[in-house]
Amino acid sequence: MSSSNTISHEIAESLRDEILRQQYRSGERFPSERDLAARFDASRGAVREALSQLEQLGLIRTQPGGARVQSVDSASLAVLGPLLQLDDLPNPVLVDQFLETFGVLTALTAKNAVNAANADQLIQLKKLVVFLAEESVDLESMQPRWREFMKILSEIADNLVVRLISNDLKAQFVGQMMRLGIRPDVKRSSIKRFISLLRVSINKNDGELASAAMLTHFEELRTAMSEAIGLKASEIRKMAV
Amino acid sequence: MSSSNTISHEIAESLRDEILRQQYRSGERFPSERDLAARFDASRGAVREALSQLEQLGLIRTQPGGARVQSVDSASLAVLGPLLQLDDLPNPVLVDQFLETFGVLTALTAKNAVNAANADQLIQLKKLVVFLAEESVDLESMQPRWREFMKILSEIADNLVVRLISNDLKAQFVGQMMRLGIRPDVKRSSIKRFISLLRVSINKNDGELASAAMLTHFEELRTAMSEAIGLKASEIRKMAV
DNA sequence: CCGACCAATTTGGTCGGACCAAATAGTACT
DNA sequence: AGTACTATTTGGTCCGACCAAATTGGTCGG
Repeated sequence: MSSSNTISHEIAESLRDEILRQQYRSGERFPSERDLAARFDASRGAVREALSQLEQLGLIRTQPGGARVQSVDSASLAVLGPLLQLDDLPNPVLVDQFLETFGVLTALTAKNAVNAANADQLIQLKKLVVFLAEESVDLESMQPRWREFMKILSEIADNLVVRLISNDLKAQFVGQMMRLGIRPDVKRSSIKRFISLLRVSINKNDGELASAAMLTHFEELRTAMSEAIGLKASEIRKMAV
Repeated sequence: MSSSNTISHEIAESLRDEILRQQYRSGERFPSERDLAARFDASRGAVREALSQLEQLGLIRTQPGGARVQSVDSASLAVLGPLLQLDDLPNPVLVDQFLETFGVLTALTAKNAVNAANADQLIQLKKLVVFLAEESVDLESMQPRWREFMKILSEIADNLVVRLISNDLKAQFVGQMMRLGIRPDVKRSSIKRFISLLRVSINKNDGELASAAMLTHFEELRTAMSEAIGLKASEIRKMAV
């Protein structure tokens, strides 16, 4: 898979997935470093670096005397990516929760950005929305422009907390959906309406409106994504038969 | 400070803070492992484990030939805690952004929980709100009950994404505010109104109302926290004189 | 038979030295 | 001055060893 070229990373990935697959009960003793070294045919140093990463993810807790597995939902946000690409098809529930959460945060960003933007920035945003409108045939072709738009929005809103969260969420997610060929099919009319709402909100300097537009957009995206994953699932089932 | 008892963690903390304090420019070469080992009078292995943690935080990127520092706002969410306790007083802007973001996520949790709760859970929530009402003199004494309430809420809402984010955010934050003796002073009447709104929303099964109540509560919390930090800052200034 | 106390073992944390391959820096050559 | 090549630096890995803390297992006393 996406295994890094270093042994310690490979070990970390392998163990991480095992934990995420619930192959250890929470609180259970984790195999000793020496055992793991033997199992992966690696040095104890490499294993230790791998365990250090797992500890940083909040998946294990190490102590002299033995490491212990921690509950998955007390882990760090960084496990979300791996959690999504654990199976050949991402867990639809998780995807939905992701979109819901990401939508709320994006709406917040939009609200603050539109409210805080100065004259120049408003002009810039208007331009970008025009570009978006021109390409509003489907979500995929909008991607590059959309990314740019969100980048500017996030710079104007200037909320480091949201940005940090988004870093952890965004990167793996969109890429993986693309990779799997999961393309949510949002109605063209919905997209057009969404874009026009964005335009109006920017023109009026109305952050609340921008926020509301984002929320409904993500709402539509959620249902579309749910359908897309369902479709993909049935495809795979057919392939198997 | 809160240095863990292991050397590698101490080194990691030290280097992490240096990076967060912008003592290295983004993209700049990071000192070599051997140099760091000499500087901290530790073995290269210990340094490597520390660097492994920094890499996991997204603060550096290592390659054969040399490690390089990465921009802070492309890092992982887990840097937020350290970022908050970098100085003797947390950055007020960051605290405000934190509260804003956390408020939105909490509102989302409340909405979904109240909407999704079954009969038993509604009863449980009502009970907890009653407890809260009894202790609604100030935020600090509410803390334990409040924590419990939020825990139940989060279990009912059952959104792993939000929970993971909250893990990374919550733990260090509240504790640190307490430790510093920063106590936001929200008007008692506001608290009472908030609690009563919560009660109504639960009785009516009205998630939107619960969400709105949370949002206004966090809004008040933000202004109160801002004042509290300002107060503490002036105290410290006096001490210095 | 059960619980408390103690010793042996396991296990994580650290160290030092060593080797390899990739990346960089330096140098000589054109 | 630009380029190709070489020497050096640097990260990645391995091995063997030691220490201290935690766990384990057995022993002793009730």
